[in-house]
Amino acid sequence: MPSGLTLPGGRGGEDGRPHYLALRDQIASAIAMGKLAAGARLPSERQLQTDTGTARGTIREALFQLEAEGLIYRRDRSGWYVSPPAITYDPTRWTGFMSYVIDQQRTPSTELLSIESVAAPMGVADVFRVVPGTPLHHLTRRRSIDGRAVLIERIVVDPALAPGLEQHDLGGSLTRILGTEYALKVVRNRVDMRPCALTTSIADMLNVKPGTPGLLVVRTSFDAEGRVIEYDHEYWRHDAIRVHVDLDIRS
Amino acid sequence: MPSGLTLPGGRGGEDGRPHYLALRDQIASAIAMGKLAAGARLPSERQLQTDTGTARGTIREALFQLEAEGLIYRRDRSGWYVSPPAITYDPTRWTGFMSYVIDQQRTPSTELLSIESVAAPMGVADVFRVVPGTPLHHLTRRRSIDGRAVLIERIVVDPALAPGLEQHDLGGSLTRILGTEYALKVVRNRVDMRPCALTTSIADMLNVKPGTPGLLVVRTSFDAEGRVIEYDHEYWRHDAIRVHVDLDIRS
DNA sequence: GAGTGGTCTAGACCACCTT
DNA sequence: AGGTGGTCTAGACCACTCA
Repeated sequence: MPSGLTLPGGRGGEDGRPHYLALRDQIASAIAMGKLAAGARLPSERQLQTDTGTARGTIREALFQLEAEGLIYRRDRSGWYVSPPAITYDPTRWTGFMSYVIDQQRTPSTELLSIESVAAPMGVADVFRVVPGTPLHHLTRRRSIDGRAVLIERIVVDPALAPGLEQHDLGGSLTRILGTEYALKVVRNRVDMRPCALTTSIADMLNVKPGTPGLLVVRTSFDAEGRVIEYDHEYWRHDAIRVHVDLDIRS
Repeated sequence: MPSGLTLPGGRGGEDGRPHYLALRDQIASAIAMGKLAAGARLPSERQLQTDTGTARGTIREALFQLEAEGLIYRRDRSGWYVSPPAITYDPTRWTGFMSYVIDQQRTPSTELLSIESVAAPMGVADVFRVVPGTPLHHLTRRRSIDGRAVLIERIVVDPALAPGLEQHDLGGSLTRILGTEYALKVVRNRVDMRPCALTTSIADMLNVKPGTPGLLVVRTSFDAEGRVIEYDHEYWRHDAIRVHVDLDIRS
């Protein structure tokens, strides 16, 4: 719905509302009303340009806004798509990614991108209480929901606790392997979360533009002796996750 | 540091790295090295434009990127500033905003923006287990750290549990008032968190641009009888908060 | 009133995805 | 090969903040 003529420069429609917000609202309500289903592709930017009679930059502003809200996402140089629903993550439950995604009627998958032995830098050495330089397992994995990559995780494991870890199938639940193969039982979990932007190396692996908003989840798991079992950085697409915690003092 | 000539259009410096990312890196490292202290103001966009010899749109792209990362923020039509450190929020601890901000050597403040009695819409009525239309207290408050507004909260309280609530000083800890004045003791907390964009009404109260990335925290507190004491939506600036949870199965 | 960011236009070339 | 988004330019007017 073109707004007709608008003065160059200036500030938008007859109502004083910026054009890009008006377009945002149109698309948002199209999504809300189901005219654009989850996973559906939006018209191209140039198409929207001619449809609405506004400049491409303005169109893109509306699109960025919707992306920040988590309503749409882009596939690099392919197009803009409606975001699927987010998955709910509960850091107080010990079940891993694979289980809780299945519990929510979605299809998880995990790819091992790399595993290497890395000399512990200072900060990480502190976490594991080893001397800096001690070799540690570093795994990088990509996890997807319904075929869409949603997070990159970088896990550090002490090979003293899990020798020969690389010989197992690491394309599934690591927690399970550590439990069944190495008898490592997690009794304490420390979790940190904060909004972040996905920097180039992560963004490339997720096939998103660098700077896309994300959520960083840092997880440290301990066993009964207070040893660190897993030290894990998860970089999530911000529109793919929702955190839920339910705590009862009495229990 | 101007990169010299660049072809119009195209894709940036001799290294193939986009200009806006190069500028981002410059500013980011200036912040990291302390050349720009927390709270400091950046040069104006037009100043950066002449300094770097790039178009204003490109400058702004770098700025948006840094904003998404939480490194800088803007004050509407005033300028861009270096973000202060984020506050750590632990949903498993029962202490309120005022206490945990003070614990982190910062200065909190709270303003009551409005309090009104609102007929419960369906969703909210469900939460409180009352019939839709029952009048409930709605408070809107703005909370700041070191004088910078960081969150808007909308709290719903059942007046049946807290009659005459509006006669108390609501510019401080609500949890304390409910505890000491109404003997309401929270034994269970349910917390949901998700990245969001701050929509117009919230953005105006925080004095940020609509669409600024944020974090929504929804908190539901119950007493021993399972009654809902507080139902609270907190809209945070995304660069102001960091969530931390530490859970021990054994305790 | 000078300066700031906010919105907008109308072009351009490029790298990459898709077919 | 054609279309898509990604990057970039060089202007403009506006609403607002600040001194």
